[in-house]
Amino acid sequence: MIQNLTEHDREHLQEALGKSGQKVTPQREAVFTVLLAERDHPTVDEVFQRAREVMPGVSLATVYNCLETFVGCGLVRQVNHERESTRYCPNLAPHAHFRDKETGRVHDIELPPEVIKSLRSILPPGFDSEVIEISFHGRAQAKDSPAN
Amino acid sequence: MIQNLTEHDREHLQEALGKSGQKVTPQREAVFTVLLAERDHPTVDEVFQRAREVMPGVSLATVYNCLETFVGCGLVRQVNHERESTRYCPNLAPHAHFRDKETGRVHDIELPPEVIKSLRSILPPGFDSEVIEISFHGRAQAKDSPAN
DNA sequence: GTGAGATTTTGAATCATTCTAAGTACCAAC
DNA sequence: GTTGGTACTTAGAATGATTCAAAATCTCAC
Ligand SMILES: [Mn+2]
Ligand SMILES: [Mn+2]
Ligand SMILES: [Zn+2]
Ligand SMILES: [Zn+2]
Repeated sequence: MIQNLTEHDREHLQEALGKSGQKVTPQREAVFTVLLAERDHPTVDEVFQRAREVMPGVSLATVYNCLETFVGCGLVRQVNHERESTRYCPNLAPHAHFRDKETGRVHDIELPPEVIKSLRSILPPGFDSEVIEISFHGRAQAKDSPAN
Repeated sequence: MIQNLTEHDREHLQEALGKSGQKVTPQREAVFTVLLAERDHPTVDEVFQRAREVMPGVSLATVYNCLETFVGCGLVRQVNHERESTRYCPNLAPHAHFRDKETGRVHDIELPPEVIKSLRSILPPGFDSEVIEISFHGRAQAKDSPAN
């Protein structure tokens, strides 16, 4: 089931949208709620299916629009793996992604500051990077969803 | 201009294809030659345009086929950035990619073994990664192509 | 030279994403 | 409370990179 937003999350949404002169709408709230409910890096289509459970009339175009808006104001990150459909991640902490070869599931991998520093250090002088993306591909011990 | 393959490169091609039971064909040779001639991470379309200069009748489908074959036998790597067209890279040494925000050009960044190790070390137990992809996005001092 | 299998070619199909144009919601001014 | 402007949403069409299917060509062992 998809819970409502907590007070804190609603403020987070409100503030991030407000900063770029945009408003909280029922659709944006629904899509954001879906993203926070299950942090499993869903594709646009998965977000769309889930959002419809909560708001049956919402359109696919709107889901695309909301997600683009959220990326634009820094609420979520896009996650791309090879040529697969884009996935979305509401985890704002610096982290890498691990895609499980077998299940296709994407896991967050915490990224300690010293590793980020060591990565930056390999850039030759003159190269100035704003974004670093790191993705692993391999097998992950099943271990299933932690809580049930 | 697109040079012919060196003896060494032709053997490399021959051997890698042979290992997976495939043959050197004029088209494969042309596409491989194009990739080695300018190591600028061309898209399929760019490879196609360049290959036609050397072999006017070659088809786009064949370029796709050749590139897929090369990736399959480890002769080249695919390089993906966000949702852009796939690019191809014949540099087999471990390296990261830097995409220049302004020019769109993609540069190779050498990846020292200790940095690879530090990256592997952030994986929790149970995660076993075969492939690590690292890509930077930012500005690179123009500095143009080194040799002319 | 024949035939089997691999490769290439053309053109159609796929499918995630973007675009367009029309419809709604909201709000402030009158 | 009507009007008009603006932001937002919607349905459906368009796009474009990639993949697929089927027919043509090549290669090589026999
Ligand atoms: Mn917060
Ligand atoms: Mn070699
Ligand atoms: Zn994530
Ligand atoms: Zn490269």
